[in-house]
Amino acid sequence: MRNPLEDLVGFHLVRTASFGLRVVNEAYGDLGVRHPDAAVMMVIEANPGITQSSIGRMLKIQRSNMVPIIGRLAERGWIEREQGKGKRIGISLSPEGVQIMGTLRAASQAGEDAIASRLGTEGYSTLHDLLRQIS
Amino acid sequence: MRNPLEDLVGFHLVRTASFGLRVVNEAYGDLGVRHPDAAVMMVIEANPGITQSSIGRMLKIQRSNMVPIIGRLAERGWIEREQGKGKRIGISLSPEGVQIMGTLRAASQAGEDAIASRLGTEGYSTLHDLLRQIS
DNA sequence: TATTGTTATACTCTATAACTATA
DNA sequence: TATAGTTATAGAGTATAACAATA
Repeated sequence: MRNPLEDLVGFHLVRTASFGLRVVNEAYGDLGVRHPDAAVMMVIEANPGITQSSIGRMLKIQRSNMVPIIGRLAERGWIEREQGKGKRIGISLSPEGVQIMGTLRAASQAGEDAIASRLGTEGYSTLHDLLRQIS
Repeated sequence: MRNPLEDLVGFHLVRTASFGLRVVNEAYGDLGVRHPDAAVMMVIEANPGITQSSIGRMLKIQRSNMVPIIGRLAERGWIEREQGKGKRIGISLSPEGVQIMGTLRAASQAGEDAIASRLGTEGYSTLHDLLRQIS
């Protein structure tokens, strides 16, 4: 009973990515948020006043697919929107959004820890370097 | 304009996995097949007479989600099914299926090459080793 | 009782086309 | 004309529950 895909880096990449996502998404618990929303929150935190199109470009999320994400975050009261030039809307974290970031960061860190605990700090760092050379 | 997710291995894992999948899926061209079907074909090739439940366990595809995949492969005439014990059905490649494997392997190799060309053979091998330690 | 194949269904994420508004 | 936000829609992939058939 042989799995010939074990020889392919691509196979392990998909497996490992999905493993990491599972850890992260479970770490959100009953917060009812998932990784794309959390990723958007982190980008907003680091870039107050950013537009949703810019966030999408950064995370490779289509402009149209940003709409429901931003909608959910606004509905939760985690972000604030301020009209800019043209149709531009500058997005920033609300005070509630700032509050929740600790939890979101902890969840993403749980994913990192799950990987680091299997590789050690050196292997983790090497993996980071290699992956950054690809995409 | 900073992307704080660049610091996370998990982020790069998802990016890189999706990059590899894109290369592979584009390499299928107009064959009208995609990576889960191709992965199933490779497992069948390596394990003639395997059941679809076993394939699912190997690739972490739910039993129920194997049904349409096997259905498509049978419809194309790439696999043959032989009744076994109980509800077991042994699956093997048909002559047409054997023929197509060259194309499928070339596509998956294109994904590997895309990664290897960015890392060199040593980096590629290191990445393989690291990922195998995780999942 | 455990396993296999199956149906139905829902959810998440992604992809495309087309529209409006404004610089 | 280019960009931003939006709507609608389709597709791929995944997840769960329930059922029938057979060892």
